[in-house]
Amino acid sequence: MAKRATTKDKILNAAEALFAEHGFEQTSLRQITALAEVNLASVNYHFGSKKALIQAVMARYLEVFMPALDQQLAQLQQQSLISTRQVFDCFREPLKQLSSVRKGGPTLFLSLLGFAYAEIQGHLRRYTMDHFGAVMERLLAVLHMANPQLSPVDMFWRLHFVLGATVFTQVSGPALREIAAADFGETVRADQIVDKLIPFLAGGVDAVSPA
Amino acid sequence: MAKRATTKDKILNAAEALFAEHGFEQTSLRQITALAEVNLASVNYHFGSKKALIQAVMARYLEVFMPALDQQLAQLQQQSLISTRQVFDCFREPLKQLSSVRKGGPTLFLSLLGFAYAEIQGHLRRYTMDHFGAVMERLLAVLHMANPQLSPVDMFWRLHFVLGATVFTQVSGPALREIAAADFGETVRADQIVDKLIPFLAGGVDAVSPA
DNA sequence: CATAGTTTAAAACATGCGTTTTAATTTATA
DNA sequence: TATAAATTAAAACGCATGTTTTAAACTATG
Repeated sequence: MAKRATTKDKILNAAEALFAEHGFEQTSLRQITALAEVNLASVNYHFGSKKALIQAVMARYLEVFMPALDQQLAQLQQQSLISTRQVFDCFREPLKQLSSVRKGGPTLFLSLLGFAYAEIQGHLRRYTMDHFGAVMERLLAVLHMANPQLSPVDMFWRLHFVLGATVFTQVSGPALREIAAADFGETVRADQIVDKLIPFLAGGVDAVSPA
Repeated sequence: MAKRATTKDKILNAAEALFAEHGFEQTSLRQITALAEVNLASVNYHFGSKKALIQAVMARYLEVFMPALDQQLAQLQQQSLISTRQVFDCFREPLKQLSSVRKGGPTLFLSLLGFAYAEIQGHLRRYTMDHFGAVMERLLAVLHMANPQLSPVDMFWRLHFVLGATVFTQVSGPALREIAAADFGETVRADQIVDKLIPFLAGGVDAVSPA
């Protein structure tokens, strides 16, 4: 049956590729429509605005990722003893499953998420909270189970340190991988960065608070 | 003697305030000259370009901060046993000294640095490396002394995780402090975030590597 | 087949940006 | 004080952006 790619899908795919590489603000509608080989005005016809297009691009991934993450967290939540490391490991499987959305999906999604958070777009933050606020709450709950000694406000800050390190690594991932390859002769696949990141994050969250 | 503020200084001060609040790209020359109450063209007359203005704003802080940091690192370098925590504590005093540049200097500088790194501006990266590359090398050397078990490439990645967490915290600092105050009723001064950040960073860098 | 509805196409619009140009004005120098 | 230089002022330039408009082309339906 495979019908030809619709204009709407061509736009989504081109936008996703460019957004993941250069960020949302840095990508113009003209770049997107040129890559998609469609007319400029069709973006506003199909999506209404650039903001709505950004949300549509993110939604394709979030709708797969968030329920999967929620399930992992819920499963972990049933245990009585939880480590921070286990919490972060909950992200591994949902991330891998994004390969079913698209080849290279996990990396693309993390890049998009990085830019989304980096260019603090109010409308995306709102969208995420409206649709997946429950998942975020469960994440905080599980993290608190893993670190009952941390006060809620300290956990709040550390969770944002975690977000910062993660987001930033993804946004500057390609550049950093180039430098690493040049300086250390060690090629690092995009998905391997997560393996290096998770121990760092867990160590940071578990660190003893200062007097 | 105190002569009136020159146009050049009025531009620098206005630019600094706006850059620290909204970032470099998000701040237009028209906003700057409006706040400074000077003519738009005077920016290009005194500085040549927006890029050069950005560098001039950063230079006022870097010229104070970098030598002070270098001195702290050099002092630590003489010890035989060095902890990661000690390395990050080296940033405290140089940061405090920026209060002499301006009231709120430490916070302003960290915000500027955050945006500078976030909006990966090649010209700023080049400027920093050209002028203060030796300091960065010393930092890496001291960090390696504190963590000889970490391979250079692993240290490279962890250092960038550190940068990511730091930068991001500063860029979204005001927003996060608002949320923290609203959700936990705990007001956090901008400079206190560093106190929460440093243990996290040290814990992350010291974390044991995965098999 | 004819026609109503959907989609694509091309062009223009309105806005904001960094920068440049030209002229007026202030400041310093001899 | 007369003159040259430095600075400020006002306007326009050239370009890129997201969005809107108007007309043409396609597609499905009766």
